[in-house]
Amino acid sequence: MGHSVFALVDCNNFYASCEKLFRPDLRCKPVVVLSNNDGCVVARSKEVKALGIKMGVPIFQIRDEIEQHGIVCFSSNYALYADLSSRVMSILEEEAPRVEIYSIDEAFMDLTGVAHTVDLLEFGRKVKARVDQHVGITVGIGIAPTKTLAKLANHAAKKYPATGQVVDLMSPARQRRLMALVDVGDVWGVGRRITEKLKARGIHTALNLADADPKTIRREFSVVLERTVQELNGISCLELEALAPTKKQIVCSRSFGQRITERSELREAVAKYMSRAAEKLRGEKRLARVVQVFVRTGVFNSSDPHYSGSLSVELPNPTDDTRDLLEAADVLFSRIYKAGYRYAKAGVMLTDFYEHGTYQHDLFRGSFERKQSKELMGVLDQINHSGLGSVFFASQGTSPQWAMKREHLSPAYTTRWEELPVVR
DNA sequence: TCTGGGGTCCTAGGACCC
DNA sequence: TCTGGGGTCCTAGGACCC
Repeated sequence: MGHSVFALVDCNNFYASCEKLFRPDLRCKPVVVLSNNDGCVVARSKEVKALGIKMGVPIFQIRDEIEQHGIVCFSSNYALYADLSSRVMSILEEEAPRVEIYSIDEAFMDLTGVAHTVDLLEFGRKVKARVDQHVGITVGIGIAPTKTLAKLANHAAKKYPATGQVVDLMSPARQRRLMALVDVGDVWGVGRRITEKLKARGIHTALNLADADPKTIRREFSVVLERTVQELNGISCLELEALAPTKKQIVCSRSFGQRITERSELREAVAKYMSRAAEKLRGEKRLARVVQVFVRTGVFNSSDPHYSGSLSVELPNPTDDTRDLLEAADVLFSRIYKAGYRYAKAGVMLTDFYEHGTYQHDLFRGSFERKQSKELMGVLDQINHSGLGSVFFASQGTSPQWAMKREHLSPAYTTRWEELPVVR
C-alpha cells in the first residue's frame, strides 16, 4: 500500500515492427498489417501513421494511398507476433520481480521494491536497450505511481521524441504539467462515448478530469470512471495482476472469406469454431457447462436481408470433450439456421466454467462422461500441437470454401524450421 | 465487390422469494 | 382506487480495452 511504482512497457507499432524485423529492405517503408480476411488495417508503421491513415479503416477505402505511396500490406501472422511477444516478455521478467502481461504488446512491471535502489529513468533506459538488443523491437516505457499515470507517461514517451521514449512521471508537478496537455479522450479507460459526455460538461483535458469531484463523477458516470479520477491523482486503485486470471468465457468466431449460402458449409464452420473453442477450454484446464452458437448475415450491406440468430444451452454436466460440445453446437445450429440468407459470420461461445473434480454431478441424470475422454482429447491436442499434422472431426469438413482470406501472409520465420530466415 | 476478433466489468431491470 | 420493503439471482446491453 501507499507507494506503488508501475512501469508500462509497450512495443511500438508491434505487428508492423514484427513484419519489418525480417525484412530489412522495408526499414523506412510504409507497412500495414491487416485484420483477418485482409479486411481492415490493424497495425501501421510510423510512415503510415504519418500519411494520416487511420487505425481500423477498411482496406478497400485506401486502395489509392496504397498504390500512390507504395504501402506494403501483410496479412496477420499471429504465430510470429506471439513468438516475438514472448521473447520481449521474458526479458521484462528478468528485470522485475513481478510482471503483468497485459496484452500481446504491453506489460506492466512492478517496480515498487526496486524504486528506492535505482534511478527509475536509468532503469527504464536499460530495459529498453536490452529489448532492442535481444529482440530488435522498439519499446516505449512510462513510469508512475499508478497504472493510469504509467499509461499516460507511456503516451508522452511516444509522443515526444526528446524523451528517448522513456518517461519518469513520479513527480506530481510533472504529472499535472503533462495532464494539462493531454486530451481527456487519451486517458486510459475513457472511450469515445464518455469523452463526448465529459466534454459536454466542460472537461476537456486529463487535468480537468483529475480535478473533477470523484463523487460527482461516480454519480453521473460510474465507479469505473471514479477510479480513473483517483488514479490520475496518484492514488493507486488498480493492482498489478501477475497471475493471469482464468478465463470466464471463450469465444471463437470469424467472418468468412466469402458469404456462405449453403447450410452444410455454415454447419462445418460452426463445427470448426467449436473444436477450436474446446481446445482453448482444455488449455485453460476447465470444463464448460453453457454452449452458445450464433450466425449472422453482413451488417454493412443494407440491400441484403439481415438475419442474426443466437441460442445457448446448458449441458446436463460440464465437459471439455469436443464430441459433447460439437453435439450441442449442432443442435443449436439446426435451430437457428434459416435458409435463404447470405451468411457473413458465425461463432461459438463457452461459459460457466468449472474446475475438474469440483462439479457435483446431477444425481438423477448421473454422470455421462465418456469413457477415456481425457486420453482421447489429450492425444488429439498433442498431435495438433506437434506440428506433425492435424487431426479433426469429420463434421468440420476438409476443404472449406469459407476459409479466411490471407493473401499477404509473411513466412513463419521463427516457428517453422522450413521458413527460418536465411542470411546470405 | 470488399468493413477483425477476443476479452472484461458494470448497471439496470425483471423474476422470484419472504 | 388505494397496495411494503428488502433481498438475491440472472440476463441483456453498454462501455471499455487491445
